Amino acid sequence: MEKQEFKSRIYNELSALTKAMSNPFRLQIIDLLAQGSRTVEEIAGQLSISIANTSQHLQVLKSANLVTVYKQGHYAHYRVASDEVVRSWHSLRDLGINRLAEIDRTLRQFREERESFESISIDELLQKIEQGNVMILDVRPQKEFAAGHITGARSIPIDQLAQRLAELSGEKETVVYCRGPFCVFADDAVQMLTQRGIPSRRLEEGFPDWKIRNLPVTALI
Amino acid sequence: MEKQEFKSRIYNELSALTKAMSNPFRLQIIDLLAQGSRTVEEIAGQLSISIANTSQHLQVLKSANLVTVYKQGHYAHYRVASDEVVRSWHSLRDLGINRLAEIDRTLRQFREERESFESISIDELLQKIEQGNVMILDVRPQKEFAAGHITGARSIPIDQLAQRLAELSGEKETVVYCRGPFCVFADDAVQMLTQRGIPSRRLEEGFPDWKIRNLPVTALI
DNA sequence: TATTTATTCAATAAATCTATTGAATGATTG
DNA sequence: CAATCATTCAATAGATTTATTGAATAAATA
Repeated sequence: MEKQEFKSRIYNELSALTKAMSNPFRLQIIDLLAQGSRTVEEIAGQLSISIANTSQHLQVLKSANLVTVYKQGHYAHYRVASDEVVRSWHSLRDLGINRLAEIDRTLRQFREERESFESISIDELLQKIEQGNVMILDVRPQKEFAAGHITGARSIPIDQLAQRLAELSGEKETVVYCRGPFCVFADDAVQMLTQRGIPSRRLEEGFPDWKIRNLPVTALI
Repeated sequence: MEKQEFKSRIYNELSALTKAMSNPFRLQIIDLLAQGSRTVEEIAGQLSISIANTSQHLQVLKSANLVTVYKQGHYAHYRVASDEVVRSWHSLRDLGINRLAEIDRTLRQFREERESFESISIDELLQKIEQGNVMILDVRPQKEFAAGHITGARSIPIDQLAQRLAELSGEKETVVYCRGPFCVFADDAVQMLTQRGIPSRRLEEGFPDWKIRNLPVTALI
């Protein structure tokens, strides 16, 4: 094999892989599947796009070996092909968060409107856990909490939070987390808690970040 | 800001960032700039494409904040905007190497043709260095060696290696490295050494991988 | 076996990406 | 100040990507 052909083959393949990721909906799909497997219907609902379109995007991801599928009953369940896919996605995501002014501006604006001014990183949370003075609140849907959550976290899905605020004393500082830095559940929760005088901050990252770092995780059977 | 708009903004930005990387030539440019800054002319020469086309690709990378430029005399010098860019590129690169059968096949075929069957990882090299029985050979051009190399490595640029084989005794095992897993200098060197009965293997990764891990590096003034 | 249901496929037009060409720019040099 | 030189810009045609639509498929259910 000629050197020229070797390089062109390699970089063409890598470009195809990158191209498969380089679409806003497909990035959202990867981010969603980092939580766990999902059916086509669930993904389409989450992204608010048509089933046919979702299916096509999934075919692209599958041809690039970024996701795999297994069928069960009527449904096709998609999942990420490996943790490495999530790692690459997080690497791009963090590059964007740290270096794109427009993303920083959007995040800031969105959170300031919700009075969620300050976030806390996983590393900072780990310190607080060691000190023992923190309450970790998982506001994702019950199913996702059951599939896996930060060990020691308490579950109050965001759509139940308003009615269940009394359960939260506010003795300890509350750290709220959800699916990731672009998941809005935690921001909504912080807004709600702040308005009731319960001091809280959102976790900058999400559950997949915690899990992929092999930090302690609990699943309900 | 509506949630819908928030997500669409964020993922559109991230998709644009990813799209800026998703072209074979632009990936080659990033890989090259991971070595250090280069002029437009040098990049074009390396990729064997026209200056105008190179310039256009560089504009794309620049708009995405992946590279920066500074002018000196007649020349525009481009460099990666931060180490994080290199990290993301490596993450994608390794995802491809580990999960795309076609890349694995191409790498294998190319190296087998050069009798470079086995490579050694940075982690394995570190162990060997500790044991003290390894000779590290840098076969990149002199300039790149001068700009920074693995501390303790010896420099014989690939185009001088044939004449200077006598300098290599073969007492210790030789590990050859160059720019990265797709750099062919090291494979050529291993082929040459193997044919002369000097046992050698190539380093799987390259100098940028070593440097980005903050392992010991030496530069010549 | 016929029907239902989730998903995939195929065709299409609009938008975007790409390499090429040759001219324009603008800083440095003589 | 004119000439030189590296780089960028602009225009363009061909290729690829995208969302939409409606039909096709194939497994499960009645």
